[in-house]
Amino acid sequence: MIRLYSTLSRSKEPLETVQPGKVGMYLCGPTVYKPSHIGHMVGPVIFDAIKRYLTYSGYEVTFVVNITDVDDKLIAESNARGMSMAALAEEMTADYMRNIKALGVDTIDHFPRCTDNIDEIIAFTKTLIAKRFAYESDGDVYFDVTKDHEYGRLSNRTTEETQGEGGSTADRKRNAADFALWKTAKPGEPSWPSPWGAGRPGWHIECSAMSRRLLGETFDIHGGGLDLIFPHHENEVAQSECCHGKPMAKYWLHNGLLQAADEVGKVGGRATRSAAVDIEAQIANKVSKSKGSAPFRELLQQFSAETIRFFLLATQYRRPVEYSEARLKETEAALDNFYRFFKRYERVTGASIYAIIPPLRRTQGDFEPGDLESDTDSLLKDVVQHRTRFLDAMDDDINTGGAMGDVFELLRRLNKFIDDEKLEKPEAQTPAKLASLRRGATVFREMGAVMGLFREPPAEKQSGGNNELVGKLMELMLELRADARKKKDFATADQIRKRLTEIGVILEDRPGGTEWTVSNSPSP
RNA sequence: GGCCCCGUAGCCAAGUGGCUAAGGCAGCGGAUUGCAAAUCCGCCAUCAUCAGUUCGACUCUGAUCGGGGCCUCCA
Repeated sequence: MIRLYSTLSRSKEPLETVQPGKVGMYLCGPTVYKPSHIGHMVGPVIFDAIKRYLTYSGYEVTFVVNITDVDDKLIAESNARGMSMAALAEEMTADYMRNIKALGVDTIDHFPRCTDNIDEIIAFTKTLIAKRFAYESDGDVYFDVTKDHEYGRLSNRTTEETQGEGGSTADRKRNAADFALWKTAKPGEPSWPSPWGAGRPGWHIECSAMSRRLLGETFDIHGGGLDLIFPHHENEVAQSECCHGKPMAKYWLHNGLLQAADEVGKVGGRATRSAAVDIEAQIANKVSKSKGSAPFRELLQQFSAETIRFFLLATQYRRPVEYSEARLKETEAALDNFYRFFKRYERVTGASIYAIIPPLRRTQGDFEPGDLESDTDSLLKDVVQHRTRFLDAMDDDINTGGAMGDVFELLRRLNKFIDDEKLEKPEAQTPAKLASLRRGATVFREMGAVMGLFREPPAEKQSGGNNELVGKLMELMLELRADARKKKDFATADQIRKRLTEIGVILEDRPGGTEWTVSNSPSP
């Protein structure tokens, strides 16, 4: 039984879908006016994992992420760069697509663009006017919040509380809290013809219009960062529910935002409240970059996409994620435990762990009572327990952070099995033991697949000269060292190892010979 | 000022009204190794403070202190 925490009810609710066996999921996507930073990746990674888990659990999921490609910021940025808004949007959309793809986010079915849905938006707006929830004013169209008696229930605030100054268009509004569905075009701005004159959509209406087109009037899951609860999602609810007279989404999921360690404020947010920010560093953009607002593609040069994905999934999604490079380095160290195990698995079985095809559905991965009968070493019993706990955590509001603990525990259990059974020594191997190991590794692959991790082997570590010549030289070094060890000349053997360690090459003596790897950071 | 969230070991981070409070990073012992590395085993938390409810609270309630988000474009 999957339970999800909905912001609307402020509680965890059992997942009961609109249509049996199907889930419609909408995530508010980016406004494509500048390159995405790591903060923009939180939602896509989490909801990608949610879709994977729902699919794994047997649901047919339609996952929609919108692209906001018309907006004040796009207009301002395109003017500043002397390019058309469409060209800017295309460039930044491509950047976004590259970034989420790198992170393994490939479960999104539709990326509707606002500018491709102007007709739908105009039709939606016309309906709201006809139903008297909206009014035209001087070429603008506003939603009248006083007509919606439920306005404010998502963000838990009253209309009075939301009364601001009304902004620069206050004189055209009936109430300060009214928000624009359609904005009349200023000279030179991109615009589309409409019954109210040339203009463009307001920020909120696109999501109501596009989610309806692709997912229907009521769909299952609406997601986004919790900073969107007000006003964006509140206004979506108002538009859609007043238009249709029925709930817009059954579950409103909001992910916590990326926070910069040792800094005030979310990544990429305003930094005006930082207590003691070094002005020069800020000018040099170092502060904001170290906070994570550097373009995501730059971060990818420093850390692998898998490291970043693992890092983002290591915390329960509703909590803020504390970001810093130190955290990512820590994640790297944690991930290395897995990569070392993968090599070990390959040494033992002769086959890559990546060759194991994990079960695509939960029911396929379930153990049969007979599976455990032949279990003479209690390995599979423990494996089943870790799997069950992992799935329990995922069932409980997609608790990837808690589930991660079970992945580590399974890793340790499999290592222990290899130790206990001495499987690194070929003579100790039996078909039954290798089968047990493989079965355990299959569960590991299953967990990875659910979270979208370990889908392909990590790129070989950069050595700065990891080529054929280096390989041959290393072969020579290891041969000399092996000879020395054979003659019990450990001084020479240790000197070779010590010097190699100093230049960042780690040696590991194993039953089958000595292996060498390039370390992350050469010791000084 | 209004609304909301959080405060668990050196750091990060799950979790529960009552068996030994996951896991990771770092650290310290031990097994293993010629010595290492890797791996395994073990150690490392009176769950911010105070009061209350309860047979019993880290878990519920209230207060206090501390941190954060939203209220304006935001993932």
